[in-house]
Amino acid sequence: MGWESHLTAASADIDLIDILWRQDIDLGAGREVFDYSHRQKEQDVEKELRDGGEQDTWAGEGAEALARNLLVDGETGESFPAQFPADISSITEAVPSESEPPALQNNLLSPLLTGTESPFDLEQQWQDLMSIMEMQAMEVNTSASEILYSAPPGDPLSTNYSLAPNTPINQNVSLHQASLGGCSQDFLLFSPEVESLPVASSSTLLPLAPSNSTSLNSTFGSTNLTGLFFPPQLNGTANDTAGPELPDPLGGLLDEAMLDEISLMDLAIEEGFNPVQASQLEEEFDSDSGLSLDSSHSPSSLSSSEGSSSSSSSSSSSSSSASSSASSSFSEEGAVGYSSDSETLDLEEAEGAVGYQPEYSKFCRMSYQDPAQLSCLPYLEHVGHNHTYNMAPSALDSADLPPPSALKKGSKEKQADFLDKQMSRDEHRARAMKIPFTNDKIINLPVEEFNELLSKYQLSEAQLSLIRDIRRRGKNKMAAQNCRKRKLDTILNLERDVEDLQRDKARLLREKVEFLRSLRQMKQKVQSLYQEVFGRLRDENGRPYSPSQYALQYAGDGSVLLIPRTMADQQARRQERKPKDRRK
DNA sequence: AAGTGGTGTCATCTA
DNA sequence: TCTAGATGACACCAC
Repeated sequence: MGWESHLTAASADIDLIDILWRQDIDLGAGREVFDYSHRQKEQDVEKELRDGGEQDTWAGEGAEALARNLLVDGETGESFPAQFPADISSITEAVPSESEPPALQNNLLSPLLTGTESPFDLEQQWQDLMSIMEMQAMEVNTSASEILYSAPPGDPLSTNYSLAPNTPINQNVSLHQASLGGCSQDFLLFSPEVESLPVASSSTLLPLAPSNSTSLNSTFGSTNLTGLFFPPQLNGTANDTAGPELPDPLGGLLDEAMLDEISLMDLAIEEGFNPVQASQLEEEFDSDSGLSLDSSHSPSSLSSSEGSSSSSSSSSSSSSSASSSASSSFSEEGAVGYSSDSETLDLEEAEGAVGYQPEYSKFCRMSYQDPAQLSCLPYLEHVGHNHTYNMAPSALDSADLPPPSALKKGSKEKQADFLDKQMSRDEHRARAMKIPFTNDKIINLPVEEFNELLSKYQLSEAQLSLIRDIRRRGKNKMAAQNCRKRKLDTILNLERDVEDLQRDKARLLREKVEFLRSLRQMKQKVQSLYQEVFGRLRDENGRPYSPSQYALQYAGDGSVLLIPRTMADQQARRQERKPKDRRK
């Protein structure tokens, strides 16, 4: 690796500062949006305002959870440990992007700021997000945090951003800008175009050689990036410009990933998505192949058993014992169960009045009117409804309304009366019309056999009409039952799909968080390397270079160049225009 | 008494 | 054209 230094003195960074400052304005982000202390104050106020409000749960528990470094589910109010990168600024200013033009990186953030959400909502989400991340930053990067937030808590100017204290130039720097600020120096470090720069000649770029390795650590802390990004010299000279700090030389690589994460977190906040909850859900699903659908969510308790049995052999087997007797008795009558796919169920067979599969419906009898069978299936106790409300008066015979004297008859007569009551109205009609065969045959015989049966008897027109109606109604009754079962099945499957999708979502979110975490670690390493390299540089007089006047630039061939910041500014501006032109 | 879920039936459409 | 199945809508019943 060839190290060269450039001795040309850098002029003021006003242009660069203006560019960067305009970026924030263009993005529509006010300074206060990213003002840490300002946000904290707003949070406190809003917390009070929301007490007792609609978002009571969210606000109260959210604040509490934040104090415990938790994320809060916006919908359910549940809290979960924040796994996101500790510091958004650390993300955005971290590893530089080798492939992404700086301006493009800036633009990547704009969707967040120009979304459909109101500025207040966006800001609120930012506040929540930043609070979490900044609290984690205190844990993860203690040394950096001490420097970044070393100013008194009440000082909004120095505590806002990753700045050295008492640097007025930094007042206008937002956390958001911390990521955007990486533009020019991203380029400085990694842009291959640097080799084509006129100043990058052998006369101006001097080889960089470690001159004083022992003083390295004393000069730059491994995690103290403040001096790197916000050099004291700059702070001293640029006060009057009131512009932003110099761009983050390492920022930008994570911008896109961070955007994704932010949008994810937005999603989490908006939709109340709880990764932990979902992960627990996943664990439940993983540990238990069966559905964990709450039966209360199902249209009926029966449907829940149907749903679980459809995907779990255990539930099916468990239900088979309870329904074995019933199903046997029903199958005796040829009753069949609705089966949409592989979901033929004992329960449904027990329920048995209908057959969804046509081959099973042949020769089947609608036997659920049998009270003895119904007694085996408490959940079918309503199946035997006798809907006689539309019954034509002519079709109703005396069997429909047994006289009170019937109560005094013998037990056999009582049973007969009871069975009469359990008869469907079509059965009553058939009896009234003296139809010579059972309704089961009328309904379930195939057409050919049915016609054959009709031909065997001399039937009146009224009888034939009734038989046709009975057959039509009977078939339609089964069809309606199948249709309803299918409908329930569809609902259950949709619920299952929702659960699956939520589980996938949770898994993807966890993976993303892990990915971002590793990226953050890489970023910190690159930051340390940058500091180390820059701190070793010495001019011909043996003095260190000023970070405000020089920056390291990473060339495409792997070499690292030391160039003046004015060049870096020009390059940054050039890089900034390119993506915009390209977009046109 | 009103609401809800289950059921049967009709009308209609489709294959 | 007939038949059967599917389904929305309605009414009734039990709870």
